[in-house]
Amino acid sequence: MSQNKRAELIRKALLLFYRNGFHATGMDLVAKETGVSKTSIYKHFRTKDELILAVLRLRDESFRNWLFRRMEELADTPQGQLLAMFDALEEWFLEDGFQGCMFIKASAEFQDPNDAINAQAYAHKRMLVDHFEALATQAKADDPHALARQLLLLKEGAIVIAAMSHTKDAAREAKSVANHLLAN
Amino acid sequence: MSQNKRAELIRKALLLFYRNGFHATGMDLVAKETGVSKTSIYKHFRTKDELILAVLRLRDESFRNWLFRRMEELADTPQGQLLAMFDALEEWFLEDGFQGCMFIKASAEFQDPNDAINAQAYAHKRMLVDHFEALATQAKADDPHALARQLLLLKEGAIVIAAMSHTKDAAREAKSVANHLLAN
DNA sequence: CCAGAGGTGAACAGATCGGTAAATGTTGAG
DNA sequence: CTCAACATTTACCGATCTGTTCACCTCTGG
Repeated sequence: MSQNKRAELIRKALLLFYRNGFHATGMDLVAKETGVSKTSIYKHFRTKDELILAVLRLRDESFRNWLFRRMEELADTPQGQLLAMFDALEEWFLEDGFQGCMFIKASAEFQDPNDAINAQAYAHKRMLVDHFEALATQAKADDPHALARQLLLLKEGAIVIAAMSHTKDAAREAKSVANHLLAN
Repeated sequence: MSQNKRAELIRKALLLFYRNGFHATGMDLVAKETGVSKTSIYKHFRTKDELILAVLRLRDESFRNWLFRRMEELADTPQGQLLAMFDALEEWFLEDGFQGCMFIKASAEFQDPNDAINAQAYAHKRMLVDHFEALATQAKADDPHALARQLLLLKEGAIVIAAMSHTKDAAREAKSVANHLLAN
């Protein structure tokens, strides 16, 4: 299987898992929707869990790339970027097919802390907060670590409520709280 | 089946769904762990989804009762109660078997907005925010509605991060943000 | 032309899924 | 004691689950 085909397989599997959930999406459906036979899939991924891990790696990379780039496009100071994150989130909430955070859902469906999927989901959040902390440091925040963690809480809360309420309002609400935090 | 037995069935099913997830918990396991035969279960709940709805009703009632009572015990002003919510959350995060919010997980596993389970999960959040808004009004907040929504974001973010990180830190971090909001 | 690599569909394990049928307790009221 | 109403056990249904096997197809390099 070429690198392209493999990437395409992971990309399409991502959409299926994102839309239907992990347990609720069978490998027969993955094979059918990707156009790759189950035999081939299992030649490249020993188990369903390994495919899910590959999907999460793709999601981690593409989501972080998208979010960080969008933050840079929307503002040119570190402080402005942290605030602009919530504008970027609002754009995401408005997208067709927005269904919440894939990593929160992965963590919810694979709760065992020893599970590689659970660990990888939290690793994504740690990478986000690390970036926030770097920006907070550049912005000369009093306590960059604490500020980054607080912004993470706001971001996750906004995503969860946006997904559950099927509205985008949470982005603005979270942004107004972030405004308080960054004003100091 | 007596009311006691029925309540006990729902209570034990709740633990199973909470610990293992909804899709990942089969009705055979529910029957085995509750000691109630599958035949009997299906005499009282037409489908698995109906059992899940009953479980969510129990969870909604008992969680709200617990949270609101704890908030009252920890503070005697409306403003203090809203802040004390995060101390109550920290207690919850420290409990053995804490696995995040059951309603977030229900919403993640049943994403269809037309699904009764999805609707009921969000209804729980609306009831919480209504209570927050009532307290915010009593506390004479400038914009009780907005404040209640912001506190909800903080609460949900804290729960998600506490569950994913397997630590309790998020409660204090959220509380310090809430402190900013309530100081105004 | 041929060997080998890699792909395919289809059938197949063996387990489990949600849900049901029928026969066998068990129990309490008259 | 008797009978009706209930609960239970046991087996079963068809569908689906993850994962494998197998016979076949197709392409490529030598």
